[in-house]
Amino acid sequence: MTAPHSEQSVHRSAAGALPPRQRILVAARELFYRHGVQGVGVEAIAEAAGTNKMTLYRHFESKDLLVAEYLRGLACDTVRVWDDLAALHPDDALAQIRSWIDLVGGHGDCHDASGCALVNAAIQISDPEHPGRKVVEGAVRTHRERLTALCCASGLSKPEQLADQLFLLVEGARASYRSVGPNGPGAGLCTLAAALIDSHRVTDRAEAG
Amino acid sequence: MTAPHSEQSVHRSAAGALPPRQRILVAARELFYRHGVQGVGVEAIAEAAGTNKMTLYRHFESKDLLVAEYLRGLACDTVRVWDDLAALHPDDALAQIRSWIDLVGGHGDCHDASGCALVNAAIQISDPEHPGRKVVEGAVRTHRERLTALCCASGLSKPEQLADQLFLLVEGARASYRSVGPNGPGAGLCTLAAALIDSHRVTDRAEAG
DNA sequence: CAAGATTGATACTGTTCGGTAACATGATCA
DNA sequence: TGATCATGTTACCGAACAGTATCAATCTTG
Repeated sequence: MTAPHSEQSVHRSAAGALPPRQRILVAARELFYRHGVQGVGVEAIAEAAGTNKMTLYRHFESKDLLVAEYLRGLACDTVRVWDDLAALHPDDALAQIRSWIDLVGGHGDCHDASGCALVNAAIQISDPEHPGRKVVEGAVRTHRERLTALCCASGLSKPEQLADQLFLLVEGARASYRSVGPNGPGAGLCTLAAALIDSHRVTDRAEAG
Repeated sequence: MTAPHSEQSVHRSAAGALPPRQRILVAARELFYRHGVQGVGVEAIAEAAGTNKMTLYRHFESKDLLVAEYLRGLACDTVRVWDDLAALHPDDALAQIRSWIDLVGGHGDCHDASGCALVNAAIQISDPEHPGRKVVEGAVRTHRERLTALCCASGLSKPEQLADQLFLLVEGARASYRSVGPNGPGAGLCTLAAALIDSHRVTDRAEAG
């Protein structure tokens, strides 16, 4: 296979004095996202973190558990995004939803979109016993529940259905980004989602649900 | 990492006398899909195909090119699915769309869904120069064009928008299947898509496009 | 039957992988 | 100061990886 990766920028960024465990997680986040959890080795992560494999294994007892920790970080970020949006638009569920769509649809390479990386990672983990699997499952469940709650609070019709439609739309856009670039079908996510939301306005003539 | 795979059933299935190249492609399809293109080695594929690595390399000059050929096969299947649906529902674009949705939404593990495997594989290929990348891009483009053409022919409102919405919905459902199982947000894909199609009926009051 | 091509089997190369042992260094803190 | 602990460094292990060489067995085809 071909997997060109050559980076080592984490160890002297920002305040520079981050403890090795944190630097490892930062490097892992970057490399796991770019090359996939299977496509990058622990040695490359340690090097990118400005440390070495031995120190890495002093903080994480295996690569699988490092992956799980990486996913936990992504999941944590996902809920923080929702919290930030809630703080930004208090008592306005619809605005929170719209801001979320704008957020994940805005940047073409979904770099900060932790949800994207979560699902990507899950796809690459074939072993159902992998410790990262339940992390992803929990994160997706939480994410879905929160989105559903917002849809319910927004006063739109068929809120549960709308929530799942939005979920799939966003997840499909992310997959589209990764596989065919920002000009694929996911390019107009914001518009597509807006139209979908609009179709869930009070007029609930659709009986398909 | 943990990647348990142990299968070798291809070499004596069906007529049993398939030439090794075909058996290799069949085995590759199975294993690449289940464990990812990065998660399975050529030796495992050869063994599952009832042959050995040497014969594999006599037919495919590298693993990357085998992956590309695997993806080409998936792309070929994708267009054949559309052709079959066109033959099944001639001159009825809407029926073709609905049948397609039912097809990809029907089986919980999207096993026959080659589109799913295509995008999955693309996610795992970080190298933009990988020969499989352009195969995926071409397949997705063709797929999207065909879906758009059908939406246009179906007489629904905002057909291009509907096509991309359906595309994202399906792709998101596939990602959901893989990451959190058949009970995730993609469970109700058929219902969700039907509601979406319904919202694109003649009443084009949505101005968000 | 004989010549040629295709296949199978085994062994091998060199590299990378996940993971560990051993020792040296640097800080901290009593 | 001296003991302790986290970290860095190097080297190593066994396994798996992509890819190749060699030779025997088979199968086609004249």
